[in-house]
Amino acid sequence: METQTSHRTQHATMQDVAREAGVSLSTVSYVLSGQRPVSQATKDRVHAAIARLDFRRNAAAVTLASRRTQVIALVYPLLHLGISRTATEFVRGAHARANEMGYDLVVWPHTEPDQIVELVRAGKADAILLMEIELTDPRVVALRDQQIPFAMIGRTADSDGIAWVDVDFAATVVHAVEHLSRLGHTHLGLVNHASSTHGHRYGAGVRASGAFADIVAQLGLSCHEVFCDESPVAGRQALSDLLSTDPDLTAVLTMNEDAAFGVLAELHARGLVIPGDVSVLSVVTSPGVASLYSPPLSSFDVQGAEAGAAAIDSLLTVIRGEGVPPGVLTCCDLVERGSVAPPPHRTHP
Amino acid sequence: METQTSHRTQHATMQDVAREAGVSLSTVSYVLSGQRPVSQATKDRVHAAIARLDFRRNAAAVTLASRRTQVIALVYPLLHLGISRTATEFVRGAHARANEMGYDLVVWPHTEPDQIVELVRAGKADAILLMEIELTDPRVVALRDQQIPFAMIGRTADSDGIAWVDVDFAATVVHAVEHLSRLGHTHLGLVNHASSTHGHRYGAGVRASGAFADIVAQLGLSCHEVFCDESPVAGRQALSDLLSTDPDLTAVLTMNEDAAFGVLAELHARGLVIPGDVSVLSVVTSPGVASLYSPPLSSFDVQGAEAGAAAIDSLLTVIRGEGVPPGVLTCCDLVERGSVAPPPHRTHP
DNA sequence: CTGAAAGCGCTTACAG
DNA sequence: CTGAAAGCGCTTACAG
Repeated sequence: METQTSHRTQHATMQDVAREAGVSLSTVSYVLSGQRPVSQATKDRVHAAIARLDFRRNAAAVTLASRRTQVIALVYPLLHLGISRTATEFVRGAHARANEMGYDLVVWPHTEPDQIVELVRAGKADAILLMEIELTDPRVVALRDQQIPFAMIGRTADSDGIAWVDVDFAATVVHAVEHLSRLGHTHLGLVNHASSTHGHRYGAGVRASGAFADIVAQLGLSCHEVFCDESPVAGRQALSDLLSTDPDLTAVLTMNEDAAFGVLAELHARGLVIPGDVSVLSVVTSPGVASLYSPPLSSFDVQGAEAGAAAIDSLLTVIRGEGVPPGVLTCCDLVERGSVAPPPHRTHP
Repeated sequence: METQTSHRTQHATMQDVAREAGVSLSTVSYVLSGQRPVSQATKDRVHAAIARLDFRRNAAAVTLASRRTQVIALVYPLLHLGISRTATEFVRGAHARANEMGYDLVVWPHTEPDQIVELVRAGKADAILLMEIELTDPRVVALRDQQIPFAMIGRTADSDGIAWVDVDFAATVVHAVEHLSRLGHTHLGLVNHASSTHGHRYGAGVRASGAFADIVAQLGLSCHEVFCDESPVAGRQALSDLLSTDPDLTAVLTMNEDAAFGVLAELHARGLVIPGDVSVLSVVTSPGVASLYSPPLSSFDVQGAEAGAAAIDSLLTVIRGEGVPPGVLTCCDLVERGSVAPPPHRTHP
């Protein structure tokens, strides 16, 4: 007595729902997509049938028929190094906004331009969101050549005609130096990112570097900069280098999350007290991270989630073919956590 | 003179390839899938046509027709906290093996059982790989109820009939304690994970805790354990607590990657030398992480990539309907990095 | 070794 | 406000 329909117990289709609700297949589709008006009575019957049959649309069928995947691929090339909490904030914000707008946000670890282009060409995503942008980025070239919709969190040296959201590293470094200068510090150090990532130059580090040089020259401060790998060990060495270059150092700016742990460790090891002997000010950190240090670091906090959401908004504009919105520069606000004070031997005026 | 075919420049279809190669559509499909033998001459012509037209299969169409997505969803519920390098090793290994086997490995941040079940029910993935398993895990219950193919990296208290790969935390802690004991240490501390995550109990921490209690009792050692949040600040406090509980402490076992930074910071702050005054031995860390500490920590290193690959292998067995393979316990090997030595005031026999 | 055709489960003009 | 039907781009029994 077994029939071919015996495995129908698996999944209800839209056709099953239509039958159950006594309407046509297309009506069920329109109830779900909202693409045309449906009477409330019909809607109710369809939704009841959907609930009764525990139906959900098949993603592949929707994609094939509509020619849209409703997927945004977030490419995070440094996945093998883990994801820092600050970077995660951007991802979290992008993910939330994408979901709000009816998109899935999926993370891929690809590093090669070809792999990234392939995601869209093979119909696995409608568009790409790039992170960890370098000044000259081959991924950007490939995506532009292939006319694939994409946006950047960060920006290349030439970002004309591309959608991007970036943190204003230059302005933030200027504010940070001015803040320390106002407190009376005249001998500063900057612990920056490594000067190269994957052989290209990382935009954030380069822009911070330039702004730092300008502002300290303008204020007539004695300043040194160290380009530092993303690790506590490198951070310890960086602080040692800064102190041997300038023994009168009274304040350190860190814009390297992992290295900052080492900076603090080295200060502790030398018996230097924060902020009594040396002030430490973190630049472009997420609040969660700044609180992790011991002591917690005063910081120009980045609103990563908001920036991530803004990046999705820009990307959706591009996807809709409404043109490329202007780039967005986000600012960071100083949050005091007690690691910054006037320099020790300050002569009061 | 414009025709409807003018937008054909977009993407070549399999039908286009078939025409170009002078074969049927099904032959092109079989060349690509390898599901039935095709003569070398035909293969060559098809591949040439594919190259000429720059063709790639549409993922949605393949999925719809074959009823397989060839996607494995890796659910990493703690994405909002970032991903540690050790966890990343597992992901990397799983990703590489999945690709080898013709699957995409896609990372989702879902925490709710319903969201996870939905991924498979909506046809976005064929199977689920779970990480950060708790002793009693509602996600596992939901997946089992819905008969969805899945595997765990880690394991629940009752893991009968489920595919899993886990690190042998109990054995590793035992080896670590025995190693320290052999060197002459009699007063140990263990900095464990927080005793609860999301309200449930984290398997790794609980199993390590039990093994620790057993082995120190058996060896007659004086030992204390601290359950510690995943942060350097918590780690500093943890070490303080251990030292005030037992001022004679000469060795610390850490199995909390973030807290270990704080443990080292607190030791430095107190002027205690590693390993001269206190030995520090890390348990179940990836080599990359152990080298990040200052000083680098001797560690029982986990082969995360291998474990991730093994988890994919188990999951594929389940997907193929070949039954549930037995669980796999992986061991960790001690790698000396100089942070462990005999205790300071040891009386030589 | 190869082809013709049904069908996967939806969306979306067309038509009323 | 609703329906009937074509079609999205493939896979896979059937058939030879």
